[in-house]
Amino acid sequence: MAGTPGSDDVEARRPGGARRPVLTRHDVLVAALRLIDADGVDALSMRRLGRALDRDPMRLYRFAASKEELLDGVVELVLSELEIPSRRAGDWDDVLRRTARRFRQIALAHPHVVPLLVTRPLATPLALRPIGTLRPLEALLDLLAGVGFSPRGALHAYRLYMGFLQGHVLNELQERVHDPDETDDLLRLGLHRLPAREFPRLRSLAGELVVYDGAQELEEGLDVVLGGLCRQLDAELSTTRNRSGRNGVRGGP
Amino acid sequence: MAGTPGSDDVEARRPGGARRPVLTRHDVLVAALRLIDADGVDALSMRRLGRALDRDPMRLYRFAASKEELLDGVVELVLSELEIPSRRAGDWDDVLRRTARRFRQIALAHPHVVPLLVTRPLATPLALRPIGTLRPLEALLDLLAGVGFSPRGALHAYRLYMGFLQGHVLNELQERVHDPDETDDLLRLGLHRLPAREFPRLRSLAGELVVYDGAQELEEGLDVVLGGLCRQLDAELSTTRNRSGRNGVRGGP
DNA sequence: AGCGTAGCGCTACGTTGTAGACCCTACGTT
DNA sequence: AACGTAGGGTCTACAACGTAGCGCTACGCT
Repeated sequence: MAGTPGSDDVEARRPGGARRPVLTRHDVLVAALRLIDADGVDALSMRRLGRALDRDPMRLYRFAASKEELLDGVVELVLSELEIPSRRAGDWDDVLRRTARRFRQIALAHPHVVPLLVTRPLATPLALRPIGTLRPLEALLDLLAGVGFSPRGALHAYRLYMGFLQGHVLNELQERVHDPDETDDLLRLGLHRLPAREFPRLRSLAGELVVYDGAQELEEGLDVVLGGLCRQLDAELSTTRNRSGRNGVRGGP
Repeated sequence: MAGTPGSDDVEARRPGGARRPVLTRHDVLVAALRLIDADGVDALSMRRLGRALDRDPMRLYRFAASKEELLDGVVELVLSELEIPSRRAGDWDDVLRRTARRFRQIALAHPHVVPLLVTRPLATPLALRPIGTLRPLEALLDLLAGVGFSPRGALHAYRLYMGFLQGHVLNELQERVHDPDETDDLLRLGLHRLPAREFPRLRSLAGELVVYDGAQELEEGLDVVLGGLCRQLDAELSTTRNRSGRNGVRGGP
């Protein structure tokens, strides 16, 4: 995008005559992501980021108008890892399944980014969001519309699907405690701290909580959500069945 | 809770002889919530909160060990508004439905708290969370177990349900732009800024996006989720049908 | 009466995001 | 060749932040 027109050099002059690689927005975002991955969102400050890149912190404002926009950029960077396979690769519900798994993996790979992932869209209205964050939305809408969902139905389906995905990831990251050795005891002790009168069920679930299997729970949730979407599609298709059959290749669980 | 033992006065002395009402943790949390509701999470600072209460900011650390704990307290306060009706009041899926509506209303009433609502649990492991935030969890687990879910099934059902709710609320708040007059044009313009090549579907959905109806979408999502849970319960009950029928009163959509 | 102590408010420190001034370099014009 | 100017990179400075540390004060107990 901003190609700093007029300077074709790949290196920049320094006072001492030394040269250093020229910085790009991508470099900045990658460094920011690294900081967040390492120590959490709060650990990211313009100054620290500048130090990590060995640049003046003020320099960074060339690549992001504000810290907020920089955070949006990090979200965009992470979301760019989520590519939606084409429908060629399988049935539509299968595509959604694999996309969901991919999304989960990304979230687990960058747990500290998840708060940003779910929170930034609240601060940035859809129309002003970085393009990269809209690409999965478009791809999924296209997928859904392609198999016969009406525009409205596709949008609703997307919302249900993506909302479920966000909810699942939030749930799973909550369970994940950092020190797996102490988890068991700490959890039990923590739960037993609760008044037995008020929290009998929760206390009795300590054993269940420590054997959480996120991957399987995702699948179970997908069963429910995709099953529901499948039924909604059927309903849509049957109400408008006077129109000739679309190009949709259907079939579900 | 902390009743400041030893001082029965409801007023505190001031250097000038003036008296002022004694502060409670609840007062502090309410004031914090007010600040957040008015201007967002970032607008809450210990200093501003102190000013709002006309106290020394350091005083506040009597009621919360740190700002983080104060935020957890705000979440607890907001979540305390969510009471789960007893099953007497209807069938279990009906209870979940009404609880979901209530949750949505609370989120809409405190939109700026939602980031905290979904984010704080990531920072605070379950065992260390404020008791108030665990109460809905216990109540729902009790409800689910009461109608025949196994412990594991109840936990999974809770996660799916609550994850969906969080996802829905996040979705809905994203659509909600602050100035409803400009929403339409701004959104259209914003969408038309996107390259027509890459975003045909999204661009064509502008009209659909402006007529978002959160309440109805919640119901549709609930249809899917509760339907799925209902089926899961059936499956659970039929695999363990050798045991005599529990006290569960069943029946679904 | 004297002492211990627990709370209350203040000050101060290190850090934050970012506006604005500064300077230095490179180029267009005379 | 000399100069004006503009533009980008650097630095300083500011207001605000969370909170550790510390004296003071005023009370309860012996």
